[in-house]
Amino acid sequence: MSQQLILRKTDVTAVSLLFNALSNDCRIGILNLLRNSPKNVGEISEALKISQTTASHNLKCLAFCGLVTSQRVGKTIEYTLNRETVEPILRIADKHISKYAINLRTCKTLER
Amino acid sequence: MSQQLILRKTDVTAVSLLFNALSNDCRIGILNLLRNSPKNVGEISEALKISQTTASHNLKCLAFCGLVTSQRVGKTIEYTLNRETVEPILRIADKHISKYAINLRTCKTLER
DNA sequence: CTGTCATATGACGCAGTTGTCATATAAGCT
DNA sequence: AGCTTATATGACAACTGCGTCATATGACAG
Repeated sequence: MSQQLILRKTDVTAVSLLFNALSNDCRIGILNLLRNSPKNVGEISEALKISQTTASHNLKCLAFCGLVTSQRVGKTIEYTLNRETVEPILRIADKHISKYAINLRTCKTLER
Repeated sequence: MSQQLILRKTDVTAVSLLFNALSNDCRIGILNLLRNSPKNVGEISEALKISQTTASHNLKCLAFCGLVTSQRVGKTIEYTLNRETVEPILRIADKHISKYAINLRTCKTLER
């Protein structure tokens, strides 16, 4: 039997919200960075050359969506990737882009 | 060896653009609808109760990102889902939401 | 080759998102 | 306690994305 999974209307919204969290350079950059190892806000903002505030805002968004988790470590707060979701989703995205949408690599906005 | 796949800077942008295409109720609705079978613009706009123009705009976006393909069938144009990418990505999203981000089901905007 | 049906395009205004600034909280140190 | 370091919060302006409107294209029938 071909397993059919159709989203309900509420889920459509939830799914689009989740992808909304992933639809930003800065946030993808953070997730990508955290693939190596957990990092605190200072390390993240330094590595990605973004302000502390920007990092914090976006981390809150990612945490709200369950894509990262946080825990205090002494003076700092460490953010850890939710690998279970992020790893496969980034892999699929990467594969898709190189196979079907190389044009995304050379444009800045979505043509519509 | 743990296979390490870190995105380059250009890819970060491409990935976020791809997810941008997925970060909209209407477009997720279309993709979800097309899981059943290919459909033309009229059928899509009717099924989702959206205007023909809105459907067309969003389909163009989805096609640009390689998430759907189109082909003329007589007078109409039929849109087909790129199952290879969309199916797994929607499954992961659905699983993630029910496991880690049920709050997304009850909110309209991303808290940050 | 003209009319009609199906879809696409482009401009536009509103609404949502983003980064920045100024400021607040919170933990550790002395 | 007060100071310092680390992070979070909230307001705001700029930018972007979205649906809608009016219009254009394109294919088929007669």
